[in-house]
Order: sequence, then structure tokens, then C-alpha cells
Amino acid sequence: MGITKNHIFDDYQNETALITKVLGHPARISILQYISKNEYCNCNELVKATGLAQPTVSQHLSEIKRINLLKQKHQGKNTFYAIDVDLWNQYRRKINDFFVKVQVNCQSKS
Amino acid sequence: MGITKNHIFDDYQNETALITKVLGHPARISILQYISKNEYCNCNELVKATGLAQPTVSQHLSEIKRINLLKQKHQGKNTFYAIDVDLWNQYRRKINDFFVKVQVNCQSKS
DNA sequence: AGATTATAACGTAATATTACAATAAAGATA
DNA sequence: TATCTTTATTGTAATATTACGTTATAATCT
Repeated sequence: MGITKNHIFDDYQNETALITKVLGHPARISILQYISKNEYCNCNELVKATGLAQPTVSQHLSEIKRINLLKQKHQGKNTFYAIDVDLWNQYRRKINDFFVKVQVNCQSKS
Repeated sequence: MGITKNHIFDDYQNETALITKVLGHPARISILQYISKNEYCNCNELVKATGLAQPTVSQHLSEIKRINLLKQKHQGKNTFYAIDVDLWNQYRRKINDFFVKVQVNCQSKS
């Protein structure tokens, strides 16, 4: 149906999947790389960096905002973006922990 | 268009996105958790564990196979699944490195 | 004021994803 | 052989995603 049955999974599974889903597109990987190297860049820079049209970049930024990873500063007509490093680090630990847990489970069998 | 422009991104970006994309669904998180705890389980067990229909589980297994994370043993009518722990560990490092790189970039600015 | 710039929002086409019923295939069992 | 079991495949409906043209909004510049 194209619709995910989130209700049959637990919070941990849904949250883990949501974070990885947001990272699951090369444009968003590219955008995150660029913002990390150019703190408080604007949308136009990201358009140039990714090679995508402005509305497309804007849409990807919205996806990244869905998990609150972006800090925004408005200055005149510009909007500047930066990564929320604390949250980024939390997500890093969360995803890495998932990997480690699965790995430990596997290894306790062999 | 629903079609990702992979060609405008580099291999690193595409690979990172592909791994996270595969993890980006709660059913696949659930499946990986279950297989890790029950090495060489079969499809029926996963159907029970996830609460999804058998063809849906089969489809999710295919997605996970796309990045070669599953080892299969055929025994009679059964197919048993296990996680390729070495590859899993490689992917863990790859994704964690991405997180760390972005984080380091961010922190070198502040 | 009128033009320009930056970004978000809207609309929409093309494609992808999710989910499952029905079926197929292949081995096991009665 | 006929039936049952297990899993993959096919087909399909519903929904989501990706991408971008167009438009709206808001600020800046001439």
C-alpha cells in the first residue's frame, strides 16, 4: 500500500528507522556534508553544491528538519542553516548502538 | 519524479545513502533484530515476529539482501537466514564514520 | 515604487515503496 | 500420488518520494 504500519512496531524500531530513512538519500548526505563544512550556509549554496533545483533542495531540507537536525538563522532575505551537533551526536550514538546490539546478538550465537 | 539522480552524487554519498535507506523501515529494523537473536531463523518466524504478511516479509528480506547483509542456508523446504556479521560491522563503521566526519567538520567551526 | 534576490509553498508528473492476495515452485509427508 | 509446508514471484492497489516549474512571500537594492 505504500503506507508503513508504524503501529505494529515499537518506538525504538520506528525512531531508528526514521533517522536512517532521513539519511537514506544521497542528496541529503550531500547537504549534510556541505552544511557541516560550511556552517550557516544558505539554500543557494546548497543548490550549487548538490546540482538540484532550489525547490528540490528546499524539500530535502524539510526532510532533515523532520528529525530536528537543522538550526536556522534568518537574516534579511537569507536563511542560514547549521547542524544541531548535540542532536547529531545523539543520533550517532543511537544508530551505532543499534549496530552494536545486533552485532553482539549475532556473536553470542557463534 | 520519484527517481533519484544518483549520477550527480559520488560513490561515497550513494553508498552511505543506500545502507541507511535499507535500514530506514521499522519492519527491516525488526527483522534484523530478530535474526540477530535467532540465528538461521526461517521466514515463517519472521512473519510471526513482525506481524506482517509473508510476501511483505519476503520483500523486506530482498531489500536487506540488496546490500548483501543476509546469509542463507537452504535445507529442504526451509530457508534459514543469518546476518553477515563482517559486512554488518563494515557498515557500522562506515555509517559511524560518516556521523563522526560531519561532527568533526561542525566542531572545527566553533 | 519597481526590480531583484532568497526561500518556501503549491501543483503535478514520474517513479518507488509498502502491503498483501493469489499463485508458483520445490521439498516433505501421509 | 495427493497434500501440506515453506518461500519466492507476480500482480496490483494505495500511498510516498523525488524532482521541478510556477507562484507566493519577504527582504534588499536601484
